[in-house]
Amino acid sequence: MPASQQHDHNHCISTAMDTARTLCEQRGLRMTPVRRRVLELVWQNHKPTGAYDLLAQLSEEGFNSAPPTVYRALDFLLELGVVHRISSLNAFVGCDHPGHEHDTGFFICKECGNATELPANEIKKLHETLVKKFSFSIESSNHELTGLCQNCKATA
Amino acid sequence: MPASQQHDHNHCISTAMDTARTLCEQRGLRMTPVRRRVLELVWQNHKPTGAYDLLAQLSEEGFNSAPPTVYRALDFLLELGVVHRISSLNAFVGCDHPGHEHDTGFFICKECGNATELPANEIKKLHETLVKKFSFSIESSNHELTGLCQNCKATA
DNA sequence: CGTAAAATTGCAACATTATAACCTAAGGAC
DNA sequence: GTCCTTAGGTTATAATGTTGCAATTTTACG
Repeated sequence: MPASQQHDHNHCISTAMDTARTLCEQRGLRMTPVRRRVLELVWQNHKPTGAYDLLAQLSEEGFNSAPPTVYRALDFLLELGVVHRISSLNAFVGCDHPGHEHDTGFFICKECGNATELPANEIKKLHETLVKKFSFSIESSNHELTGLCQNCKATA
Repeated sequence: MPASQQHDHNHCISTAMDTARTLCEQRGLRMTPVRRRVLELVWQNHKPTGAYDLLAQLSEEGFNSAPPTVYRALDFLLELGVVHRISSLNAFVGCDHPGHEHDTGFFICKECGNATELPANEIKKLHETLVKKFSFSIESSNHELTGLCQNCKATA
């Protein structure tokens, strides 16, 4: 069973959309059609998705389909904290617990491609440990772990 | 004082070159002129350097200067473990303590651009913690922390 | 040696990812 | 409505990385 079927994914998308909408209202920002659709696509794909893949999907649906369209929407969503960028993959994934926008961590399964987010408290602990030992002030951090997820490990 | 002057950098380059040469001998690999020069350049720059910057430097020195030249050399050096890639910067830095080729972590100062490597044992501890909590087998990991280094914090 | 196999490099073209610049349109404040 | 700000459309281009194949160099080995 793929990880994408381990939970009610429609629910997880709609939660994400609600969260995003609320954040926009709180901050006086606009959740426009392109932005909304990009966010939905990121969630629907469930796996880290490249900007040009999103672009192709938008394009099929009749949206304007030039790179800046997608990149601007992604920038907005990143800023809002509802999407993360996985730099080792040049890809984007949804995040449903905004509020720690500047720290991200992922397990990336090299078999199925799913990326699951690390809990913020683990990252926080790491920061604390490092700050104690090194005189460096951390503003943001990104952690990308590659390996096999539970499912794929079991299958192999 | 820039971080690059806080230590005897020539010594640090020559150590790195020695290490790389030794590793090649041990594994029956060849440290060819391009590879050697790319490694030297990565160390001389001291900061994370992009592939095309390296390419330009090589080119000035009369080396062949097509992208594959540099990327192939970098791939070799990455594989050897004497260079790391910082994916959030699309850039490469030298590593003088090979042996943990698959785990990397950096403090990247957003002011001076220097990237200092995290101690391997910190990363190892993080792995152990995470593996205990999540059933994910970690094959490699990369950690990129952004902020201000001690010097730049003091200056600001 | 000399020759065959393997590794490395040269080279041209191309693929992928991301941004710049400039203009038009839409939404909100007054 | 008018003005101002924000968002989106469009074209072009920059930045990063790869593929495929031929030519060369190095190594292995009889």
